[in-house]
Amino acid sequence: MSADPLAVALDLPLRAGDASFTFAAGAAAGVPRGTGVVVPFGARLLPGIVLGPGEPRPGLRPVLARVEPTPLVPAPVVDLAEWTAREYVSSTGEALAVAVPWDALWSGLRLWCRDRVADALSPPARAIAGRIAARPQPLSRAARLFVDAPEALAELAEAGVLSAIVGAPSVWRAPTAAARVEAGDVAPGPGEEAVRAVVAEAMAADPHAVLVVGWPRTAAYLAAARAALASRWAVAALFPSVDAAEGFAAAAAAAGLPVHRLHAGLAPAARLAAWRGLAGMRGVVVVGTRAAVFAPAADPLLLIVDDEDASGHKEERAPRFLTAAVAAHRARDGALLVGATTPTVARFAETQTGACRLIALPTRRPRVGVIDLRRRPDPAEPISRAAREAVRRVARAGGRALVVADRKGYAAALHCAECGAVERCPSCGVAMVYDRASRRLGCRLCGRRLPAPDRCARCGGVRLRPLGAGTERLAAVLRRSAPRVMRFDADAVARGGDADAMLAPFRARGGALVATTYVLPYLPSLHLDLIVLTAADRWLHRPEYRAAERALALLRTLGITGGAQVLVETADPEHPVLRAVLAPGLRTFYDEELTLRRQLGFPPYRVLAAVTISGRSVASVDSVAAHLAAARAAGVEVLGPALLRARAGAREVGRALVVRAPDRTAVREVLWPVVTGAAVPPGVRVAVDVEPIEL
DNA sequence: AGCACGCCGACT
DNA sequence: GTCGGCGTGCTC
Repeated sequence: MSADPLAVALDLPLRAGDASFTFAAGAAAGVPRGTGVVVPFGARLLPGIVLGPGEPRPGLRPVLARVEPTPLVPAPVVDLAEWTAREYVSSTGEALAVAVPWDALWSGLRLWCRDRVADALSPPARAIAGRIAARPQPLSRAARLFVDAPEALAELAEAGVLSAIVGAPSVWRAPTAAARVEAGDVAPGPGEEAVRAVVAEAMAADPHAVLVVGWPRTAAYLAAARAALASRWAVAALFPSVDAAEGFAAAAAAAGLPVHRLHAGLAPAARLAAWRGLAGMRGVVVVGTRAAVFAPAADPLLLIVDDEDASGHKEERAPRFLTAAVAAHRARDGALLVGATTPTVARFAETQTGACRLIALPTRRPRVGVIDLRRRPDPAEPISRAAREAVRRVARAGGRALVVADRKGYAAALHCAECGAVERCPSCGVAMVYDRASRRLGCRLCGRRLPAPDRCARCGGVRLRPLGAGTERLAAVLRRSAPRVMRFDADAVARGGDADAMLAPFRARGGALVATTYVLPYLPSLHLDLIVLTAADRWLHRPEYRAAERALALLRTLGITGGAQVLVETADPEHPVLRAVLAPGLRTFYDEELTLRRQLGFPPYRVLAAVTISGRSVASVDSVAAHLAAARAAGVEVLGPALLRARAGAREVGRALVVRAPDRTAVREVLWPVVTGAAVPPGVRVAVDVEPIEL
């Protein structure tokens, strides 16, 4: 009877077997890769995407219906999603669910019976077909029709009399975020011709990657896009946030480029319409967020990734890809342009090996001064006297001073001055954050809130002191000496609504703005006279292998996009990051950092993957962890397992492991058999994060 | 969306 | 010690 079986991608996690599911061809015999289908799955009917031939196996259920039009997803998009699933150890369906507007694609999906029902069908099959012919049925309703007649499903599938239509309306909704274009950011600089020349070379010959270092970068991106458009290439410009994407989209539209927005801020129907409209297009500029790296425009593309290190470029669900890594793969036959105020150490290394061309934009030098906390007279204060004085002078003179705290709220924790204990969450065991306005403690993990105690939970002591300084405590201290002190962090914006409106009085009248790093995207618009980075040691000494490059990036962003003198409070004035930000060039810092990375076995010399194993049964979780810990492959180490702190009352236990390997292929070779093999018993989940952004 | 299975509480 | 409810996991 039927044609060869088909591999179908469903949006379900990777598990025993394979990255996709296999069905008898049924109604989908001979359809091309990328065709949408409806398949029976348990008692449900699910939409999926045909990948190609599958492995024959007894007992396969048949594809019930094809979705029109065919193919629904262009084959190159399926190729890229399949590659991403393999590299980041997810199912192909999970990757496609991120790569295309998955929910919108299927919204309004209905089973439909177009042809006259064949006389050869059995009475139950004919009855069901008749119901569907009379009125197209959504999948949930159609599934119920087959509950009492399972054999009718196979019959209708083989007969191929059912099809499915996607009924989503193609409605455009204008983006709500008002795009902000910085004055002076768009004007073509003297480097425009140089940028175009280098990008044109990268489009024509290896290496296909270009690193643009400096700020502002908008004009360079526009020049690069023009170089691509001149060859009728498409461009995908990828930004870490909707606001950043909207800002560039406005600038590119104002410059007369054919802009197509494809970002996470669009309503689902609008995003679907935009996605459909891009299929096979050349000579367009797609402006979007991370999933737009899968835009269905025709290859070759110039892929522009702005600020590749920003957390917005890391997908949060499986596959947890990095935008720049997928872009680099897609740019094998195209070109990749990465732009950064401060490049990552890994990207800079590529310019030294010849894997990447380098363009240095004319950029102002950050002005940084150090306040040595070792000899301060007032160690108990959350901000040094010198910094306080500087802020006061600027604010009194009607200028604008920014004070950057390392956290929002009042203080990191309540600390007992007698026994040294810190108040902890009774459920999670982590230190609770102290919010003075409400006199409550909050847990970062579970969100639990408790009234602040009067006595230490451990020793009963009454001298509980705030530890560290958040925006709230800093603002309280500064109000004693400086006029017009305001707070700006995620909490304040959540309460106050529009961030720009909240900043308006500071822009207009000056004063002191106490903020977290949440303020960074707004720096160019603030026209600052002074910036203070309090407690800089927290940034310099974070327990993370990239602490140094992150701290350098923060200092440079403050100095360059903030445009004002930066005062850094530190007890470690000789730290290499402080030397680097004061040095005329960055090369020394990167060379030293690369030497360390090589010695210690960190990226870019090795690839890391974080694996979390969780479940209710301690024995099964431990057995999977032990199985993974024992996995061996050339050049691969498995570190751990470490116990994850369990929440009190939670039934789940967790184990964390880190895989260190020469490349992503080696990571996959170790992890894929573990995740998909028989070693994972029911009830145990394995979550994989290849190239985690923090470790 | 429905069905199997396992854990825990109630009860012959 | 057994029965059965309910919560959790599975479905090519």
